[in-house]
This record gives sequence, structure tokens and C-alpha cells, in this order.
Amino acid sequence: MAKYYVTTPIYYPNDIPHIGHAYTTVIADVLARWHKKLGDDVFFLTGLDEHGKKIQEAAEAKGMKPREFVDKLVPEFKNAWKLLNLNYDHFVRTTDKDHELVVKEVLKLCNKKGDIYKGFYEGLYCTGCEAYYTEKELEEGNCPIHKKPVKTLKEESYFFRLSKYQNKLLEFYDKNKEFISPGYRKPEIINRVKEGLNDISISRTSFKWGVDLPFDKNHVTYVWFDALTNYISGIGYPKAKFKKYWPADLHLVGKDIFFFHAVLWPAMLMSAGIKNPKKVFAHGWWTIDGQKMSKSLGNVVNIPELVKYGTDSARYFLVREVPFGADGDFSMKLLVQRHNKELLNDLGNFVNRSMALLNKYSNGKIPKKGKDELCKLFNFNATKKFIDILETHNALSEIFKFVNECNKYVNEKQPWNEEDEKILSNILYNLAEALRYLSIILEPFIPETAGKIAKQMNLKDKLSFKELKFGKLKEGHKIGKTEILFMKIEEEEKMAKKEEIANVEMVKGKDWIEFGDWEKMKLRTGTIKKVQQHPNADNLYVIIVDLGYEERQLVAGLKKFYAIDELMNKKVIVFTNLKPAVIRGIESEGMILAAEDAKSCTVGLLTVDKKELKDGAVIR
RNA sequence: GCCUCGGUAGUUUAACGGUAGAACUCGAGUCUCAUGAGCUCGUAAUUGGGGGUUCAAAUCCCCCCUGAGGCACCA
Repeated sequence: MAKYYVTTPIYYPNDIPHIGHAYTTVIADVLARWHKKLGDDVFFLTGLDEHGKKIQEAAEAKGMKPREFVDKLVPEFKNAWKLLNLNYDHFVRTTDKDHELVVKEVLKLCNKKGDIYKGFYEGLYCTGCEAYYTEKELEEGNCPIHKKPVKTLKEESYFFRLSKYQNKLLEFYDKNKEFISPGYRKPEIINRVKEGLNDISISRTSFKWGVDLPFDKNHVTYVWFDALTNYISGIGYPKAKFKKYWPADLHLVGKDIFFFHAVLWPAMLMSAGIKNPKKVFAHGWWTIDGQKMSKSLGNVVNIPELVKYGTDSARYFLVREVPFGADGDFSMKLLVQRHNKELLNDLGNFVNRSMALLNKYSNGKIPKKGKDELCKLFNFNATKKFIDILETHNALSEIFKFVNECNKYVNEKQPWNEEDEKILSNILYNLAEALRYLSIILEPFIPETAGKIAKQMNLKDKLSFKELKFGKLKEGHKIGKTEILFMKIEEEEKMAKKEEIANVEMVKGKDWIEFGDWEKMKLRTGTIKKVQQHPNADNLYVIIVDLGYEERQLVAGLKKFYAIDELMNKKVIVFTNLKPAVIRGIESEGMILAAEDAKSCTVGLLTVDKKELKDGAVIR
């Protein structure tokens, strides 16, 4: 029996679990379930990275001990993973005693090899924060929090001789072509290694919440030696379980931590004399409605939000929407679209109509075994291949091609018009088998739905891929009760309709306003004199408009629709007595009028047709 | 500045140097077993721009425009 060991990164619990965490973990779950169905001996590891200064401080701020503090955070993640129906085999915590022992062991091994030495960590330090900053993080050379100058500080620290492994790593990549994936990320990593590697600081004395260095109690292990080690401690290094599952078949990681997994981790293992994992795969990021996900924008999609329309809809969306590896954009609208079209219309409806046909024309019993006309259209090998090369989105697409074939089959065979008993029962048998197939092949992706189909068919829930053979259903087998799999989500249509109704009502005159209301608005013409990119917003311009009697500074969201050149010297209409507002840090005194068609995403500026009209002319 | 990877219908995407193919959206038709579902057909891309190599370029080379990521002690 083959084994399959897959991991996710361990997440930092200072944050609530969100779509980014969910994505990696769902994919890992899909792969784990898939390999279980193949008959592999699977181990799926996820967990939390619970050490570090930030945790220590957050705990202190709440008057708690760090351990107490992280204990409270663990359920946040475990509950989230429950909501997503994730079947991990072990949840590793870096504060686990056995993990800490393994970290020490690895450190000892590397030290014995002569790969660890004491040196000085030098950085830009803010005494107020008691923390180091990189130059990028500084604001005009000052600490971003205290706004005071930072100073260069030297701290004693232990280092790992990463530099020593440059050539060994390059050799390793060369011999293991599959290690860095997707392949297009290879040059990036290899070039970086070729440029030369610096030794990496692995300890700190500035905080205590971590694993003590076994050879110097004044230091605690800093981040990576602690975190990366989870992949072996989580399977009980160096005991039997470790021997069984190591090396890992796949480490799934976000592209942000790829370097540490593709470079530092193999070097650490080489130093410690442990085998390297087979593959590290970097996936992309999710943007939310086209924007970067960030706390400050408040657009972080948490797990309850994600599973709002059902666990399987969320899982389906995450796996299906984006070519695995690339960045993807999340929006509820897209999720709803996939839910309604693919899950409900295509899959849900097929299951429902097949059940109805079986009940109506065969009395809810499996008819006599027939000839395979439908299940042979499912290309298992193609699906398997996609999973093997981690194109999970294509694997799902392959399965849904089969769902389409199923619907086509019903349409073409028209069992409701079929008068020949033999042909009819053959059609029904084929439909029943298709349902059985679906309940098996969908399970890794949408386990809840697969289970529901199995239940309706009165079948065992967890059938392996070995059962993907036509003719396994026995004649006379009674099917179960029909159950609706997915409910229609109306949201987008409703919203569109509401808007339409609002527009119509306006035309009909239900919302007349008084002339006086109109007069309150002071609109004037003006000429755009200067356009600049807003320093803190991607889609905004800061615009200076000449109104004849004065110049105004305005912030306008025109970046997507107009280039700076296009705007220059344009005569526009300005809403001059709109209450000034600060938009992302820049004051905006008024508004430039534009017409918007939200549907086609087109925006056009209102302008006047006579060039000789002076700036500041009143609109009435 | 240097290094990677992208730019293909309205959208998301596919194509060893050999007819640019799908899905969604949109439009038309059609069935009635089914959840206003299904099925069929159709509209739509001079492949970011410009050069070059070739019998043949989305694909190879050069330049430009444009987006994303990296350039290590930053998690």
C-alpha cells in the first residue's frame, strides 16, 4: 500500500482563520481524501505556530499567560476546520511538548554538524516597541508606531550556515525536478540561491516565548527552526510513524513563505541528516472583489462568511474557481454563480430527476443490470492525472463534464417516452449507476453532497475508487428518499431587480423632489488643472480643478476609467457645496460629476459642449 | 536598478512552431422526467504594441507598453 503525507503550513493564531488559511487546508483535505479513496495510507497534518514575540505581547496585554492565551485560540481554528468539513489526522501545535523536544533535537543535530554559530544580529531597533524594523517598514526613517527615530542595534544571536548549502541545494533541485512546483516558480528560487545565500538568524534574546536553545538557555529559537520542524514532529519524529510517512509527499504553502520551504527547510534537513520532502507547492493569494485582502480595508473573508451558502459550495468554489497555483479573486457573486449553475442546475438537478425517474418508472427499485452507456463516459484516468499534477481545478472540471454527459443522456434517451420495457430499464440502470459513481468521485471535493447522494441511493458512504466499475448495483436494491441537494441563491438577481424597480419608480414619479431641493446643490463648471495618483489608494486620483474664482482639490475614483492625460484640461461639472471629506488621508472638497453604468463598468465624465464657457459657470 | 512570471472573445481560460479550442455571460430554438432546471444552435479574439527568424509564430529572438512577485536575517 502506498502512503501519502500532505501538510499545510502551521498558521499564526494571532489572526482569525480566513479564506487564505481555508484555501490551503481545503486543498490538502481534497488531496488527502482522494488518496484515501485510492487506497493509500494517508496522513494529513495541519496546525498552529504558537510561539513568538507577538503572541507573548498579545497575551500580556490581556493579562494572560502565553500558553493560556493560545489555548483559547486553538478552538477558533478547529471550529473553522469543522465548518469546512476538514478531516486532518493530526493538529500540531508548536507548544506541544513533543514538538519542542524535536526542535531541540534538530538544533542539536545541526549544531553537531558545525552549522550553527554565535554571532550578532544587527537591525534597526525601536526602543519604544522593543522590536526590529526593516527599512521598508519605516516611515521617513522613523518607527511607524512611535514616530521616533530608530537606532541600529546589535544583539547576540545564533546563526544557521545556510550559505554552506548553496551548491548542495542547487544539486538537489537539479536531481529532483519535481521538488519546486509549480515549475514556473523554479527560476525564481534557483536564481535567488545562485545569487548567494546569507546565514540565517535563528535565535533571540529579546523575548522568552519559544523553545530554548539546547546549547544556550539565554536564547529562544526564532521562527523557522521552530515552525518548519512541525512537519516531522507532527508525525512523531523519530518514531515508527515518522519512519512510515516521511518523507512528506507534499508541503502546500502560500507563495509568501515559499523561500523558507524550498530553500531553508531542505538545507536544515540536509544538515540534520534527514531526508528531504518530495515536493513543495506554492499557491497564490486571494483578492476580494478585486482588492487585496487586508484588515484595514475590512474585507477579510472569514470562515462563517465563506460557508454562508453551505460547506460544499465553499469547498467547490475554492477548488474550482482558480487554476491551482495562481492568484484568484473571491466574490460572493462568483460563488453564488457556481453554486446556482454547476452545483444546483447541473448536479443537483441531475440527481433529482434521476431519482424521480427511478421512482416513477421502476418503483424505487434498481432494475435489471444493463449495458454501460453512461459511466464509461467518465474519464477517471484524466481526473486522476489532474490530481497528480495538482491541477485540482481541472480534476473538478473533468468530473463536471461527466455530469453534463449525464444530463445529455437523459435528454437523448427520453425515458418518459420509452415504451420498450427492456430499453427503459437499461436507461434507468445506467442512471442509477451514474449516481453511484458520482457519490464516489465527488466525495473528496464535496463530501457532504456525496454522502447525501449515497444516502439517497441507500448505499454505503465511503466507497473506494475500486467500486468504480459498472454493474455493482444489484437488481431490486431499494433506493432511499429523494432529498434536495442545493437551494437556489437568489441574491444577485434580487439585487439587480431592486435596482431596476428603483429606477422605474423614479421614472414613474414616485420620488419627485421639490425645485428647492435641486437649488440647494451648487454645481459649477471647472477645468482640471492637475491630476495625481492618490498616495494611499490604488483607484483614486487627487485632482485640482480651477473654478475660475478658486482652485479646488478633489479626490475622485476615476483611475480605472481615465488616464491622467485624458483628464488634463477637461471641462467638468463640479458639485461645489458637497460637505468636504477626508478620503484615505486626503481632503476632498466637492465632487466631479460622472455617469456610471454599473453593469458594463463604464464611467463617463459630465462635460459642457461649449469650450468658450468660463470656469465657474453655474449649472441650473 | 536587477531577476522571474504573465498579458489570448465582455469575463475566466486552453492550445509539442502547423485550422486559436472551451466555460460563463448574452441571443435564438427545443424537450417536459426534474429544483424557472436540462438539451441544441448561434454571436464574439487580426492572441498588449512594433520589428525579426521561418514554407508556417499565440508559441522562438529583439525592443517597447503593462500587470504580478522576488532581490535574503521580513513573517
